[in-house]
Amino acid sequence: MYIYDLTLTLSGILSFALQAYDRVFSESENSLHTNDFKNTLLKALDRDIIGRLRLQPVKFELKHEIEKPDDPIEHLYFLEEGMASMTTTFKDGSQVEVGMFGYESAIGVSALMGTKVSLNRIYTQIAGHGYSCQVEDARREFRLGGHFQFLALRYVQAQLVQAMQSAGCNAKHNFEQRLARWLLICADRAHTDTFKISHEFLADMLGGRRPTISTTAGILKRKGLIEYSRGEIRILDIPGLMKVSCECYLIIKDHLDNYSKFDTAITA
Amino acid sequence: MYIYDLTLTLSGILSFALQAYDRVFSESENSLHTNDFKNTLLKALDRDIIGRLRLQPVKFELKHEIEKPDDPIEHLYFLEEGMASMTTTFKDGSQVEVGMFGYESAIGVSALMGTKVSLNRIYTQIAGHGYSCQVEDARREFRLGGHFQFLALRYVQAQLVQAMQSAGCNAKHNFEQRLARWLLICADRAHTDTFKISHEFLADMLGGRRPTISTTAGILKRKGLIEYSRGEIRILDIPGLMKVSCECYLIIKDHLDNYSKFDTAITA
DNA sequence: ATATCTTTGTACGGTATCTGACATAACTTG
DNA sequence: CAAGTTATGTCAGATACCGTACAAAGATAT
Repeated sequence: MYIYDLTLTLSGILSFALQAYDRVFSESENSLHTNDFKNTLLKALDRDIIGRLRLQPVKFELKHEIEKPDDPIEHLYFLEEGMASMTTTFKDGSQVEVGMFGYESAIGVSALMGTKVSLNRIYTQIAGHGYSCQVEDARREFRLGGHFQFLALRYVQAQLVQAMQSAGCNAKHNFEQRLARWLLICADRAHTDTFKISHEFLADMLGGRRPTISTTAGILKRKGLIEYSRGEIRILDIPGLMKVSCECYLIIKDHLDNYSKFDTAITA
Repeated sequence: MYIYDLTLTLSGILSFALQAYDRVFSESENSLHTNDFKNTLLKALDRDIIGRLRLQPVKFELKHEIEKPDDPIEHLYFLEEGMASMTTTFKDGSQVEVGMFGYESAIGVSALMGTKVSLNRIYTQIAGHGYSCQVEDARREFRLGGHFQFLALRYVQAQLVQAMQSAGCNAKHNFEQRLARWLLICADRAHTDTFKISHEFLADMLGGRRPTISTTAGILKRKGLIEYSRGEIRILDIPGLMKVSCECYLIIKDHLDNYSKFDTAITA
């Protein structure tokens, strides 16, 4: 409890500082690399590029399927709020999550990598909204080789790290560690500590069975790290969850948080 | 035994056909997109690009470390023969394989994605040789936005598929399936049915324990699919292994085999 | 040949997770 | 408020794999 209060205080200070920071920049209207987007990638782009992408606002409802395997990719999506999962589906119908998308996301970048069709299923886990962009507009901008290309490539790289770390994690870490990791990444991506998701779905994401997740979630609940009821989960103690989670959380978080920063040589 | 003889015969016919194919093309010396490389990516490049990359032949000895986490990437490597593994290493010292590199590989492409330092350990599992290229030369060529960029991006995409499929596979499939998958991909990447690797190392790759691998390998041996002794494994029955393996093998193989093909909309 | 090292075989108690089933609790609908 | 639906709790037997230990067999060095 003490630790949690400390976190609140710290984040309070931080958000105050950030608001001040935003005010300074919104006053210098001509400043490059500054706009009102919440999406990491869009936020980092300057006005003319944003203009050329011809963005359209989009709403994402719960369980909306953004990409379907083998379907042609026609749009890129940049989430501002909400969270989406990418899963691989096996022949027996079971699925496992291989990537998460939040406010840092550019969904559909593989279309810029020379692939025409979607490789995996992507669908909304937490309803939200964002922007879409025609894949041709994105391709045209990408080919210019400028900042948009830079960011798209860095983001693909971050996705690769996420997938690789998940591969190792799924092989070595138990469900308590992985559930904690999932909850933390989800909270980060969606900027929220409460979200609607059932044990059934969590089991799919982690590649386990529902009763296993129920007992594992029960352990976290008894430890006072989370609370939940009928599909609604609330995170109570982030530092506590981090202690339970495996190291994979911070590695993935680091890359998803920082891929857009120009001068960072990202080190795990 | 019967199946194995059939396989030998088929591969005999195939290699004869391929030799004939090579002869035809080496006669038309000026043809674009044709050269004597065995490496998929280099093979697909035309003469002027190859020239600009200023390739240097390299030998890779067993267990040679090609990339080390956090070390700056200074060269790209294109394997012609041999096989290398990329692993993620956890704090407790254990490691799990997250990618394999063979004759299709371009090791170090993440340097073209905006990352300066290596993310994971990469080291030779099967000794071989190939070509190296200064990362600056590769970056310069990449920025031209031509065929080299196209292929590098497609290859990164193939790596992403490999990592994502491994993530799902490690979560859902058992050791017999995954061992069979590993052996098949290894045989494909290294173009060989015999390779030196101990159970100890296989355990690391698959994220299991050595005794587990020993018993699992014993099962495959008793089924007549492989034979082995003191670190040398030979694959006897590819179709048989494919039956034992999970679907992940073909999905990964498809992408690694075909990423370089211009007009293929790769479908898993 | 002997000693040493590496690799593999195997055994055994312990644990995590599976599988399937059933019960209960909390919402939703009529 | 009764009935139906969805989400969760729980249990018990089965299985896969762990962790550890030790033995045997094949290589290598002396």
